[in-house]
Amino acid sequence: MYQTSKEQENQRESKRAIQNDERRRSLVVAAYQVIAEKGLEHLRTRDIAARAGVNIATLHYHFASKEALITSVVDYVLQMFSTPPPSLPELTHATPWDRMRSMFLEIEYRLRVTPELFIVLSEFGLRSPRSPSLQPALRKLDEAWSSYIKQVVMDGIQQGQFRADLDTESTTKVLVIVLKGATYHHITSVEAIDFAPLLKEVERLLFY
Amino acid sequence: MYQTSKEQENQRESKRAIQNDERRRSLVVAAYQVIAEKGLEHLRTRDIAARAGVNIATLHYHFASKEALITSVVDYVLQMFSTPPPSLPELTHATPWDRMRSMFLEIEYRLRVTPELFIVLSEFGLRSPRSPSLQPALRKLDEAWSSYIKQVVMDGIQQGQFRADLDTESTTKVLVIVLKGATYHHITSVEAIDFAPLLKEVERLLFY
Amino acid sequence: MYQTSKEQENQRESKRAIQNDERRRSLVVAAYQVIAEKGLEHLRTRDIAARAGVNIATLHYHFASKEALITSVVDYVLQMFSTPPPSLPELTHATPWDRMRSMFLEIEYRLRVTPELFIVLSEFGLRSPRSPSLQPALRKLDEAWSSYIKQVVMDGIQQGQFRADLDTESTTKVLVIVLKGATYHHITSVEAIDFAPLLKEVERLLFY
Amino acid sequence: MYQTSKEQENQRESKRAIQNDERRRSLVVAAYQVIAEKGLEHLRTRDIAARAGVNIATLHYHFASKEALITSVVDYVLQMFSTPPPSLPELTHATPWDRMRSMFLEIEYRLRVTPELFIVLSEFGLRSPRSPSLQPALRKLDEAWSSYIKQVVMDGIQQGQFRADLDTESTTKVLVIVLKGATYHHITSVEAIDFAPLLKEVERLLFY
DNA sequence: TATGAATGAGTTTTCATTCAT
DNA sequence: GATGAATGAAAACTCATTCAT
Repeated sequence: MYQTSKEQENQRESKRAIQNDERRRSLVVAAYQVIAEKGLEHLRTRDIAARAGVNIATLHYHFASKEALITSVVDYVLQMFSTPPPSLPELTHATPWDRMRSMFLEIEYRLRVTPELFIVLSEFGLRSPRSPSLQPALRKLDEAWSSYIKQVVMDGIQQGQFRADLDTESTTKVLVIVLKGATYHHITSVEAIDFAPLLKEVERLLFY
Repeated sequence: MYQTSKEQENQRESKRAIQNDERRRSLVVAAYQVIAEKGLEHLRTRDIAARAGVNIATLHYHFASKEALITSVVDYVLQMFSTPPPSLPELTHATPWDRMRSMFLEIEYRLRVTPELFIVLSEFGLRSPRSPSLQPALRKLDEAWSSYIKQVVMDGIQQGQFRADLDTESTTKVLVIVLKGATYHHITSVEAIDFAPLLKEVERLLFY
Repeated sequence: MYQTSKEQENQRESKRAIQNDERRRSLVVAAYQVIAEKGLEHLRTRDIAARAGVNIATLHYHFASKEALITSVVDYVLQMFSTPPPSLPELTHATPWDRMRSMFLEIEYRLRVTPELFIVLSEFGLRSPRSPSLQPALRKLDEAWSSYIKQVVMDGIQQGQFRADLDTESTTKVLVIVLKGATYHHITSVEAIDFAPLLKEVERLLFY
Repeated sequence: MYQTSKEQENQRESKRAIQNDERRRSLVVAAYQVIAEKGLEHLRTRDIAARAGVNIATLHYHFASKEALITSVVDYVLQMFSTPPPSLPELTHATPWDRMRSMFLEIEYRLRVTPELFIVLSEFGLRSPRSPSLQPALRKLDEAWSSYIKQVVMDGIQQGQFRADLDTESTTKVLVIVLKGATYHHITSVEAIDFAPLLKEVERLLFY
């Protein structure tokens, strides 16, 4: 029933560690929001700290530098992208086309619900050719999406749902490009993109 | 043979005006290059002036503020995009498909030769939702491309070269998205995009 | 005997608040001195910071802008003017003439001991017609002096010490003008003003 | 009838000299106006040149430096003060009191018509203790006024118009102070001074 | 004489980072 | 862990002055 003092200490420490993580997290989220609203161009540590409700010195207690914080924001964004949105069911048993369709609809859904995510990702994407640390991280994300799409395409061909003469590689690339284009267009234009006609053309691409 | 003093003065003034324009342009180009290399995030007036080979005060003699200079860079970029590249012949008498193909190839050519142009445009594109002055300018560029593509699509349908059941609007949108995606992908990835498979899919889209 | 951690914290905070005020004040005093020595014309934040023994950035930590600091100098000067000098006793029970005389002597004393105060006030006075925020502040000071003088004049008439046919308003105005003239003359001439003959004429004005 | 070429040249040169003087004058007046409107604190060569309708380089062609131009403004102001205003007749044959009265009224008139003159003079006055070149110039002006007033006072006493027991020196000083006070008060307050009650008190000072 | 262009030296202000508590 | 205060380095911008024409 009773805890030894060491156990108490451990508990206290782990509680601390959790609070520490929460604070770090809140700073990362604050930075993420500021980037989304003002761009990397106007990202200021003071703004981040203010939004997180802490002192600038506290920010620097948790992150060695602004750049280190940005790196954590990159991680945060990548993690967001690998987390499936709660609104969509897992579709492992669905047909390839259903899975493809779902992927597009998921992106449409996310673009509508969390456009900042794509804005921040684009900021990083544009920065990546100049940033040695950013490039591999974003490349990995790209490859994850590519390989998922490629798998679906291959499944579709194998299962006879898609055209037999599809070139897996080039089809995958086209689809990746369409997704990126739709995303970039969405966040840089005023009007939202309608994914329905887009999906229709993708359908034509894959079936006929 | 002889010039009156007034004529001489006019000549001197016009010479000055030309040199003035040259200097302004050299500053705009310098700014353009710095943006392409380091991003808007790291754009510094000092770097611009140094690259143009002038004093910072000279920069401010020609441009009231950094922001005013950036505005001129936007104009410069838009102008670049509306100027056809010297490498490609005018194709007014070509078939719709030839024109469409040429457009894609032209963009591929430009991406290879002047990737900075697309990088800088993307920087502005990402900035545009936050910049009231940038938005309409970029929107105009978008519409120019859209309407060109739409025209080609319509011509192709009318002349019986493209599928009769094509929906002009959605086809145009898809093509715009593909172009944007290809561009964005090209400048954010290390490896260049191969436009050949892309064109093949576009061909399929338009013909079958 | 022992303090709770909260009490300690409060103590620490109030100590900090005091030090903060001291720093702010030292900057205000430094600015005040630079204005007195070089004029608003040559007031430089660098000089102020150097004189206060801090970094320029520290100046901007405490004051949002140079103008904000100047505003605090105005407050400082006005406060100086409303604080009676330690050299003179309160004279509430003295006769009106004694009070009037004391006021003149007090000003003479201050002109001799702290001429900068009048120099800085004159700088602000000259600036006030161009400064919407300065005007009401200085006007208030003016009115404070005017009403004090007026009160003494009225008391003197009522108590039968001064001439019965004195016009309160115009007498007050003349006295204000004499004070201002003496002050302005004092700080812009090399030689000090002798207040004795001035007082004699004031005496004549009030008595005969 | 005909001029020799040398005469023509002389004429041309003298015409040039006149135009030269006019330009210098217009620059001085422009500077004078800017000082009156914005204060020495905000005097900028560009503003002066713009107001005079010339290029900055032209300003520096005519004046070696900003300081040299300011010196000329000082001369201009002093000259203005020694020029009697056209509205008032010479009063050499008037009684001392008439002359004294006229002097006050003249200043009142000028304060109303050309307040800038007094504003600029005050700017210089405040600057003079810090400026070795300004001090003697303004001191001379001061002495001119003093000696004029003293003369009138002496005449008044001698001619039996003023009180016989007046102390020439101290009376003069008081009058100078009253004049300066009235002037300074006038230009730093919003409301104009009424000279009538002032004159009444001066009258009392001199007569009874 | 006059001017457009250019500039060195400064001006205020900003910013990420550090320090003492 | 957290914070108020402080700061070095740099940022954009200004200004009197000069230069070439």
